[in-house]
Amino acid sequence: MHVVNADIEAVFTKVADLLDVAGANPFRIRAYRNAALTIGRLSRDVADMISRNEHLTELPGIGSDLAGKIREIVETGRLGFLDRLEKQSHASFSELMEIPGLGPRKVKALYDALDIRNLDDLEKAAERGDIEHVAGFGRKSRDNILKEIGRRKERRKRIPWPVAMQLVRPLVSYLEAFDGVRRVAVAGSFRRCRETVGDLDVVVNCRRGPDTIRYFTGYEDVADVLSSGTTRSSVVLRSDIQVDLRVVPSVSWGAALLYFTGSREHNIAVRKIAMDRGLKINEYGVFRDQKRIAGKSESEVYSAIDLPFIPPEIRENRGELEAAKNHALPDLVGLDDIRGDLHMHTRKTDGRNSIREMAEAAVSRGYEYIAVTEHSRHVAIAHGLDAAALARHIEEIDRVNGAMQDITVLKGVEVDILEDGSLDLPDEILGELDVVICAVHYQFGLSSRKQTRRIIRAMEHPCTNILAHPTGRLISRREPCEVDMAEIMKSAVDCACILEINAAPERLDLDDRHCRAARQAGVKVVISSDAHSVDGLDSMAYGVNQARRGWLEKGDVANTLALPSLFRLLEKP
DNA sequence: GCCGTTTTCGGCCCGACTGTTTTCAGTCG
Repeated sequence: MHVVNADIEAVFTKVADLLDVAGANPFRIRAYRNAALTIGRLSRDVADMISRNEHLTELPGIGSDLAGKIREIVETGRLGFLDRLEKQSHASFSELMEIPGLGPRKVKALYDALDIRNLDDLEKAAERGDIEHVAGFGRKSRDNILKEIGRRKERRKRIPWPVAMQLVRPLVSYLEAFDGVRRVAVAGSFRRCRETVGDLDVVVNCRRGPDTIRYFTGYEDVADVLSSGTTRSSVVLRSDIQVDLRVVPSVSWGAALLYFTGSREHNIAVRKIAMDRGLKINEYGVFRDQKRIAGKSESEVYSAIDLPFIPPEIRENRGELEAAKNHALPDLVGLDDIRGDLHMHTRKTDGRNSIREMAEAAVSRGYEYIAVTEHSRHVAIAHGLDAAALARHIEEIDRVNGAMQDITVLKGVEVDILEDGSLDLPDEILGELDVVICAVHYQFGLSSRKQTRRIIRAMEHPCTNILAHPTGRLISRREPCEVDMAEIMKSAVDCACILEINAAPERLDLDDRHCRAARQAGVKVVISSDAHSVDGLDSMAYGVNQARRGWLEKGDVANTLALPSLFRLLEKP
């Protein structure tokens, strides 16, 4: 069984939730939540670290006890401590606490009063009208609960791309290790780098197809084999994700890869172009009558209908075929183009590492500059800085700059946008900074009119350079707030404000469509990790994925610039 | 349960908002 980081994260979250409902020591609970976060955001594979005898206790928030528990999860796939906790209540409180408005106390109240142990129990009780009679609940709580349960049912279960990546890595190396396997590729929405992935489509080219299929269904992570023939097989992994495997011959490799990468809309449009030319395209190749004329590579297939290779990220039939025909495909930005990271936190507020450690980690990633951008005081939970504390922090950055040759640390802040659109720090201190990022962290529910006006007012502030995570959404947790994005983009152009693609895996905000709209509106974009630790810097890759899906080129992205050009861009007109 | 030290245990994340109340507990970021 291959345990991935997301598994460990899920176990620790469940433990924390159960302890929380049981009213355990809040700091103990926090220790589990911190550990879940640390592991979940780690760019390295923990199981891998263990097999290399690396010390887990060197990870922040992991002591000897949790290190032991992690080892147990990796070795057995379970945690005895969690099993015992679950046995005591026979309940899965974690899914209940995912409902907005339900925290540990309310879940406990529902459990005590109505014996509610899971979402099913909750839905039935809400429909019966029992909920509103429990102390602390009312009509509004019941309505919210029912609405949220309804929303959840409609949403098909998809996993975030970074979690899919954790499953893909070991699966691909498992397949590649089999004798006779020549090539393995994961196609589908994973290859198109969509922010969430529904299932995995794996294409394999090999000798001994039937043996390879048997080998595939014998993968240690397979929970259920749905079908298994000589050229294709479908399984469900322990993590509840379906994997479809296809064995294809070398002459069809490109055609199969194209077909299984999709999107469906892109494929339909491609086949239509072929039909107009008297050709037929399917997963086996490009055919004129019965004769295969192409199919070995994707480029060969596109070339057969006189098109250049189209990058997977933009295969959505949103104009890419027309662009290809007119030789106007974008030259998409890549991770190698990124020269710095303009949004991160340190120990000073809610980050894990020092300025120096972040700077050194950035050097090892080949960056020329970073900006340290702590929260302002309104974000109390993160120890947001007031003007005096920020002034001291600026001095600290100066000291680090004095001591390091290979990188420049810009002085920045992530200042809160207050409800009226004013900023959470005085102008004097903002004026001393290289980068001012403004961001909404509360009052997400304002009307579109008010929210839009609030954000635009902040962008118009003479010190503001960047608007962080513009819609405030958290993928599958919080809907984007209501704003008029077209207005915001227009205003961004007018006041030379840069819009952020926040690359944190739970945000990815702006999304792909907004990126595209930004490019069309002439808005500059910055891709930022919003790292809270040195490992968090690696989220940059997810932001680059998103930018590529949004057709962005190097020239659209501010942090592909060398430092002198970046400084010019940050100067307000 | 972690961390950092004072090496053995005390400190660790706080203020605003919501829905329920009728003065506040619980949730959220």
